[in-house]
Amino acid sequence: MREEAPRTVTAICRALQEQIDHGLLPQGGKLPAERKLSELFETTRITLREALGQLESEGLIYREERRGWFVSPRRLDYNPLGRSHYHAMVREQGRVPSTELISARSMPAPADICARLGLPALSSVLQIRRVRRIDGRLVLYVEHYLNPAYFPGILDNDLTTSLTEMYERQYDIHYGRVAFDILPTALPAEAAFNLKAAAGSPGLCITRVNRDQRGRIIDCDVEYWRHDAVRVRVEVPD
Amino acid sequence: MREEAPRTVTAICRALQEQIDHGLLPQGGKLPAERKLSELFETTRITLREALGQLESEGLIYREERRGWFVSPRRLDYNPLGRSHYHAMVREQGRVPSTELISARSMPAPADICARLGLPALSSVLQIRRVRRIDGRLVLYVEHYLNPAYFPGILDNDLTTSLTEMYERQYDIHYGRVAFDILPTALPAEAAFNLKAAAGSPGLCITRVNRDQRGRIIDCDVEYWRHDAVRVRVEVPD
DNA sequence: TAGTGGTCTAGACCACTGA
DNA sequence: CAGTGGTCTAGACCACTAA
Repeated sequence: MREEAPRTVTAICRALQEQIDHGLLPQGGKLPAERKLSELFETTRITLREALGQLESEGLIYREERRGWFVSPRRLDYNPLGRSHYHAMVREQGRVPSTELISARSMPAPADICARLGLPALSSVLQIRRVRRIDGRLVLYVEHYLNPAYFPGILDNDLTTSLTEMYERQYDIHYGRVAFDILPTALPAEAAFNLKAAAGSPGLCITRVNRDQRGRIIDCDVEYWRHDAVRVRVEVPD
Repeated sequence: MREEAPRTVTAICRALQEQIDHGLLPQGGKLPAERKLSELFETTRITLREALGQLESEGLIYREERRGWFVSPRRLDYNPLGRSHYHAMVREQGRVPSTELISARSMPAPADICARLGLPALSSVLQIRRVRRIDGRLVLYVEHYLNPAYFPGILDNDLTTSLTEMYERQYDIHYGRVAFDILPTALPAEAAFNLKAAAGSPGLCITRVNRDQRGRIIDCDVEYWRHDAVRVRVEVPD
């Protein structure tokens, strides 16, 4: 398709990719400064950034806003139909999870959330916003919307722990049937900001609607993942 | 996060987005030439292309290699667990599907395909490569890998039609359980080339492993979608 | 405070598309 | 063959991060 020449985007990509593949740049490691790299490859920063952008969209590297470029760690396998919660899932894959709370409150339900939860117009919902990390890296920004009828007083809990477990222990509510959407798109401003990602970084939006053991819609999660951090694997249980 | 100023990437994005939202640029329509747009916004092509890149990663516009930028039509809803085949699915959503054959042959199975089909090393598989369109737009490049034991002589058929229907009519094989992976990544060279996309354009790779009514793994599809062309919607049937 | 990433300017040449 | 997109050069200034 295109012949190789030095000092081109393609050549820079190949060189960096080779370094990464051979582990010379460790997972999670920071790349040298853009100016250093552009000197190294005898090119301009514009051209270099073009190459970095390609590698980013391939999911080999990622950037943190104003902090630089890093080698992407391996992806997390995620089955949205699975019963296990975030911390358990991440630990099962030999990684270290963590969660931070951004906000939690009762609010008027946005129209799309109303529809997904099957609530009448102008209903109130509980909104919980959090970010999650894997091995310290910010990978996921989530907005949870709960039907308040089923979870009185839930906002008084420690909301950095698993909601799933809280549902079971305090409300005797278990996850049943799940439906979800997956939308490849750029991270919207809120998500990008909380993930310390550049505005418009590639992301994956996963919207889950969860029912309980009795088939009632109990909550809806709107998840924004960094696109290089996850691989969705769906196996329908027998 | 950032204040507005004219002639900036953000301002250009907003202006174009507004035009698109209000339907002044019709779905599938071509944007003016980059030089024209950069004059219009009183900026450089570099800056303009930065803005176009943002809109591309949001899925609002897309480009065809060396042909220009176009407004993205609405996404196709795709349930990989669904039973209906491509043409039926697209028509159900009021769109016009088409399929083109790229190649069809027997070949030694690549290692990953071997593993997914549960075949011993160095097995042969049937490979069928196709592209698919919606309303004339190239959106999907697929590689099908069939277990040759179940489909003798299938390569002699018209391979621009539905494999699913062929399986049923000629081999009495129906789809049963399905498993699939979803990987957000750039389109690899082969996929990009066949979709007339720029190398490294954002894409969505969906790998499906299909079983028949008796639970045997019959084939595996490796699909590369243009990332703005699809929304995955999964509902587990009761 | 030094260095870095984010952004922008003002051009240029080439290869390919489409008329 | 004209116009377009793809690519590259050689700078510049600013806001922010990290020491």
